[in-house]
Amino acid sequence: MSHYIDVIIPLPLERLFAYRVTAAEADFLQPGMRVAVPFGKSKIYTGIVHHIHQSPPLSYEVKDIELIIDESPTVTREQLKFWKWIASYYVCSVGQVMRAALPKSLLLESETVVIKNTDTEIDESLLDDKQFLIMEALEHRQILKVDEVMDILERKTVLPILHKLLELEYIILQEEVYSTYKPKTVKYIFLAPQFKEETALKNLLEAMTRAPKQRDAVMTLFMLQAGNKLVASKQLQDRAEVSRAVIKTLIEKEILIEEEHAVDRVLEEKASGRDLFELQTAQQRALDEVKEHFSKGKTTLLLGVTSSGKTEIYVRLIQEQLDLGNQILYLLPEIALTTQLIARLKKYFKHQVLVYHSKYNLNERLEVWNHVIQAKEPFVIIGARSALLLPFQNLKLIIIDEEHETSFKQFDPDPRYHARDAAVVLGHMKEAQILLGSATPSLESYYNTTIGKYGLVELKERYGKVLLPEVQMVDLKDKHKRKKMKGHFSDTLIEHMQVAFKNGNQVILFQNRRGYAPILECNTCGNAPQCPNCDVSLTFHQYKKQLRCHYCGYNTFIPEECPACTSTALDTKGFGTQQIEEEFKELFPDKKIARMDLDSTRGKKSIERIIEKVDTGAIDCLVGTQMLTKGLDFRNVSLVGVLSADNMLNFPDFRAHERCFHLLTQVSGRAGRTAERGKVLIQSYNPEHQILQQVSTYDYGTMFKEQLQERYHFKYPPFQRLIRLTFKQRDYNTTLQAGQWFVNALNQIEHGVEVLGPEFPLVARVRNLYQVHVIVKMGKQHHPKTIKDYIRKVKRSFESIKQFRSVRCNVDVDCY
DNA sequence: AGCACGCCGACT
DNA sequence: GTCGGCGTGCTC
Repeated sequence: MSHYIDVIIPLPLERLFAYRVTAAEADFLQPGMRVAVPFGKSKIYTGIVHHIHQSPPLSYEVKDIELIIDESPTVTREQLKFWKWIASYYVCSVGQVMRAALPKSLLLESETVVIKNTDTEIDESLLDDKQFLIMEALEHRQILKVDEVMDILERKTVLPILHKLLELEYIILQEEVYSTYKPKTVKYIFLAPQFKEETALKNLLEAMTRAPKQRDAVMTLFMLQAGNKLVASKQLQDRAEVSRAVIKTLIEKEILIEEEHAVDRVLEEKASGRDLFELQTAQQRALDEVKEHFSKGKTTLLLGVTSSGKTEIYVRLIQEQLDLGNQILYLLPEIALTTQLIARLKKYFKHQVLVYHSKYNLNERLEVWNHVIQAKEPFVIIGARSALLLPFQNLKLIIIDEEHETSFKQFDPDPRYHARDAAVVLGHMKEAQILLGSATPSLESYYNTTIGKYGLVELKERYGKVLLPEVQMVDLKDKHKRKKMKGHFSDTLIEHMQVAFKNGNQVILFQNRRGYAPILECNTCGNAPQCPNCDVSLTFHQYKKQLRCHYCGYNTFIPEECPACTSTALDTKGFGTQQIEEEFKELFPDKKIARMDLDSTRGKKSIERIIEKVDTGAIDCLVGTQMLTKGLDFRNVSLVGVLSADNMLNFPDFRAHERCFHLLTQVSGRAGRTAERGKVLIQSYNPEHQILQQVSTYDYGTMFKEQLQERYHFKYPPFQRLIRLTFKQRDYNTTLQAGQWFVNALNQIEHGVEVLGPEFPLVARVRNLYQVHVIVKMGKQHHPKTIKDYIRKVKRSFESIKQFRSVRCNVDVDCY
């Protein structure tokens, strides 16, 4: 009886692939374990065992696996189930989900490494030329990657040769991953739990009279730990003036406990001090209501105005689950994952906090993965989107903070999943409590509360009853007419800024980048330099003195004269944060300004640096984009100025108004977070616009009703589901034809859904590829699975058409 | 996706 | 004559 395994390969291929294994291997292997398998002519991939079986494939020759990588499963069975749900819902392959889920270091490809087997005598007469070359190379260098072997032999087909050497036991395969895995750690020291109590500690100290050094150590630790501070072993050694040996003895005696943890230095410094706040009555009430909904098994939306203390409520819920020994997932949009927030949570939960997001290095990600799957102790994982794909064992609480944020939706590579929506599904699979939090919930989530699908809990007052800032509109039409503008600043804004500065307060200026990047334009012929690869004007970057394309990164120097008519009358149109910065410097030459946008905050540390400068008062004014709206908690900001709200309103997108409301409300929340009431000034040509009115009166309810009506009227979510297909190719006509073919093919099937397009998006060409969109709209009467299966089917036939071979087709379910 | 195999143009 | 372009079919 032969044994086989079906394996998930991390590629966009629908099928599983079968490999032969020995009886012993079949016995050892479990679903979720990694195996290295040969794939195609010369590649080795990491695959995940899907299942083990005994039915030999009939129509093809089966290969043997190359190597079993794991001792125990890397992926849980529940994860496999969740992966399949994602693949099915978001129309992609399980392999693509695998690729997104596994940290890179668990996904070796031709990274596989061969080393010389020193246990075997080598008989050179048995080797052919090529084999000899390899063995010779291994004499000089300890290890060789499969890729490097290819280089040495100057050929691609290298595995059969390696195979023979393996059979002869001249070489062995080894995993490079494990040899390079070195996490950065610090040892923390804790008092064993039984001595936490005062009398127990007293008794202990009395019993230690004959070991004065140990006694000193324990007492010093007790003092250092006051206020739940983390104490490093080294720190205790220094402070108590004892040797490492003393501490070791105490650990052996089980009086102290030592734990090793990966550290982030920035965090560690800040993670000292504050204890839990007492919940205020409004918060306590909200917490009770949340629990009430949870007890009925309901996903719950917590609508809490900015700085109403939502985090405090999360903290209580997290603590409760930690005490029960469970795992917690706290999802945040990437930009909200600031050290400020992480430090705050580390204060409460210390080493029980694990952070998982893309800016953390590979080793740390791997470490978090292993912690989570081992589940030896309870943890709270704080992370962005991808943290959802960790191998949770006993996940019992999922918090999705800032749930309205559109960045929860993965955009470019498959799987294009929405972390909030997928989290709700995962939560149900795990029977976990699910809490969505926002000051301005998405229409979708709020709608779910109105139909009774979600529970709703509101927190209407700010912590300490601080008043919400006063929002005032500034009519730009009027200001222009009466010549009250200095650049992009109205006199009203300038006056308020002067007052703020006089009172020693700080100011935040907000300029939405979208569609507002400054461009270079010729005053004579109107020509604006275009990107050679994309259908967009190049944006003007003052400080680097260059023109850049935001879509492909193309850049060039600013021309002296117009490339079209050679006129030298070149001017900049539109304004970005850089222009604001320049104008500010002229208006307030003695004040310090800092800029916070994608350009100025490339590095991981640069955001922290800016935040710190604002915190310490080294900066008077912060100007920036989107980034400003999230998770920044500045105590001394009394004024927020929005330079122009119009571009947000006019954006051609069914969510534009909703997004505008979110953005302005969130940015307003940055003002006056402590005692004094803050002020928000919004400059606009349409100050009467209903959305701006709703922002100024904090009227979420009316905004919701009006927007929902529009969504209903124009058949958009939450009433209809949208799937967007994107076709990309170098040729304009082929791309359009591809879209048209797909629309026709979809329409041939009797399904009753609306198929729109093909249509060119605003920017029709990006990186030299034309793109067209096709939108599929389906109502509640349609079974989404059936429609998606149609799409999959049509896509398969599409991909086998010669003419469209080079056309790439993306499917984006619940597109944004 | 990645890669080898295969059939047509500009070059040492 | 060959090198190399990318069209096409396949991966257990």
